[in-house]
Amino acid sequence: MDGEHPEWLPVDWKVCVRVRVSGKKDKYYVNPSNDRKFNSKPEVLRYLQNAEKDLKLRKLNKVDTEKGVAERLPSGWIKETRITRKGGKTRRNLCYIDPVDGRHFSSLQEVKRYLETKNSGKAECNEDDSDHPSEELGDHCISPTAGAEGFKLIDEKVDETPSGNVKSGAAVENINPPETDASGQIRKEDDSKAEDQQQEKKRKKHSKWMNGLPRRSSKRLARVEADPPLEVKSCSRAAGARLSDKAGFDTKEAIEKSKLSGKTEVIITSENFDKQEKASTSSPLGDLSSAEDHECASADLKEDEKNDKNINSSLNNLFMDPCIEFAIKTLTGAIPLQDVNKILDGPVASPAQASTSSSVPPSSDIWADPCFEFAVKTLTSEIPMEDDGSHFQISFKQPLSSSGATGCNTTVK
DNA sequence: ACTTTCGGCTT
DNA sequence: AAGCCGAAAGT
Repeated sequence: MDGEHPEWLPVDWKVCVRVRVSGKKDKYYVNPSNDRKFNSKPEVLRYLQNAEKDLKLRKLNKVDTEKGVAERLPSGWIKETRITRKGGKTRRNLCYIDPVDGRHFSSLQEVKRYLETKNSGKAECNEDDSDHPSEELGDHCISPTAGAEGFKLIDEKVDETPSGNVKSGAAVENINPPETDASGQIRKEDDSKAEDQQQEKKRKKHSKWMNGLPRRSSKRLARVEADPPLEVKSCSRAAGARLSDKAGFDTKEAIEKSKLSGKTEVIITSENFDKQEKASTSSPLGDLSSAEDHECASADLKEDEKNDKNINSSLNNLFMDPCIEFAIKTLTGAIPLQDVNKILDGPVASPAQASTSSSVPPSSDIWADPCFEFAVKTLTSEIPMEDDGSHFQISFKQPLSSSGATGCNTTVK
């Protein structure tokens, strides 16, 4: 409350000076009409500037409240706009009032939540609404009090926004005179609406996602797919290998292993072979990978998994061809010629194999393959070699190990 | 939610 | 030093 009265300040206004503890002086201005204080001249001026236009409406009220129908909300809901002014600045806060219990909500989101909760609590939403998947799922049901029907925020927004008279009056910053207030309100509403819309949209989306079991299910499915695929793949591969390889399956595995593990391969492979013969159709790799493999019921699956883990895709592809597999295996010595002969003879002479391995397809297919037959014949008859086929091993092994097996060897070693 | 106070920047 | 503004604190 202090002396001089600036020219720019209305006569009835008061000028006060506040001295801070620090000694700093702050001059503030008091509006007698509402005892409102302004820390600076600009604030006062702004206020006055607005006040001139706005004064009529404001007059007594610090806070103006404009009530209207919340079109977006179920009928009965009240949309209240509270206009607060500080200094020259005007604030407009939207507020939604529940006609039933008079609860106030600062945003449509809150209202939505409230309605949703209320709705969910009271009664489950009729699935009738489900027709509109994209729409506000819970919203419809939500409005216990008023018709939830009209609760389409988006539509309303669209409608309302255009109606807004966005007059140029807004030029004065936030402070909007009465007229501008309207526009300002509209603006705010629009903004809030826009936000709400976005949020709602987001929510809707989320709700869709969330609500829609399908999404969850899809997620799950996706997960399921993702998880199982591994196993399935392995199994399927194994199956595929069986189907395609049949006779060559053993060789395939042995070969792969041999490539991978190098020296050890041979030993392993031999073991595998024995086992294979014993087990007839069981895969040798299973033994090799036995330590790792316990997942799949069948040894084949185990083998496949191992393959997946250890073998490069390229190698896999290469060995997919049973002919190549068999040939390589035979050449490398993974398969003793005796075994080869057995195998060769097997289909013809020993029906036991076929019988024992019900799951394993008939070896006839393999023999049907000219490649396979050619390879076998070539290896067995045309090329002179000793029973053990040591020559072959030596001659072919080196190149193989050097070239194709390098990566594997390194890994193994 | 609103008001008051304080710190800091600009003039 | 005064003025102004925004943030923080208080009610």
